[in-house]
Amino acid sequence: MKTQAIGELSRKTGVHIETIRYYEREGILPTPMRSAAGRRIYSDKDVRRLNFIHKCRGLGFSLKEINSLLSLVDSGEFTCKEVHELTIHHAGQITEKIFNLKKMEGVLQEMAAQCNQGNVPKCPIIDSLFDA
Amino acid sequence: MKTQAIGELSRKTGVHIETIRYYEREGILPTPMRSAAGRRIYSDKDVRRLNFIHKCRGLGFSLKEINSLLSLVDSGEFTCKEVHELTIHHAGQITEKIFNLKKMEGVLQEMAAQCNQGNVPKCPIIDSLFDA
DNA sequence: CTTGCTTCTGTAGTAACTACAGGATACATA
DNA sequence: TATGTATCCTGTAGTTACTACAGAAGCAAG
Repeated sequence: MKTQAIGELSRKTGVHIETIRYYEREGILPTPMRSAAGRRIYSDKDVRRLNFIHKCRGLGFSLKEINSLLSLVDSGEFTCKEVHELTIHHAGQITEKIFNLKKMEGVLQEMAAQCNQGNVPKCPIIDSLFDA
Repeated sequence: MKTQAIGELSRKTGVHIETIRYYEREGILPTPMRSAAGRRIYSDKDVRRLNFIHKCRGLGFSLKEINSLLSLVDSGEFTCKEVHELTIHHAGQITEKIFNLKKMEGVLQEMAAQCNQGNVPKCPIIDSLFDA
């Protein structure tokens, strides 16, 4: 399938139609081609871009940060130094997020294991996690 | 230090004073003790809880989801089965987040490495990442 | 006792959606 | 070809999760 309407883009990505139009207004998605009757037409490139945006949002990045990540992709007007700095900055953020999620994952799995043995666990999340 | 005012809690956690009061209104933080003059007094338990909430927000969890995570900690009114189900659900979410972040991390590190060699990288994020 | 900092309540503004309303368009089928 | 239903359009208003003030009161040091 080559092109698609907004509804199919929404179905493929799990992003609401209204949100897609909102992203367009905000300049995060490019203004798409229109059909003769004025309907938005999207390509598979848009599907990939929107998937990327959607997952980033779910990972706690702001639209501003996502724009900055996407700028790495969109443009050749960046110097290598700028790309490098942005990349390192984002990579640092990401490493920290992974670290925190792994901590949570470990605690939750431990709790689930305790439950399997029939004990209501004395939940250790707050006491063992995120003290600073 | 045993107890503290809202300003110190804010400094320790990096959460704005207004946001702390907002969390109290929304029932995510318990209503704290008050001084004779009516000022909020917090304990180190509150520091830990707020740190947890703050990090969760940064990882893309909604306040509703955080409440559900905290319910694992707060209450003895849950059956083992309920705790287990909630735990498994959240652990699944977390594993997926880690998976996506690791993908991003890999791509960004590759880009940074290319930059180090003096090439502006033909950024592969969208093409290699998040196709579904 | 005054000067400066912190806290209080309350309201209003912002970011990122989300949910209609009211109307046009597309498309399958009788 | 008529018609019903699904999809799309623009525009506006509501929601979530903050964020920023205004104006008053408390507290701590000199």
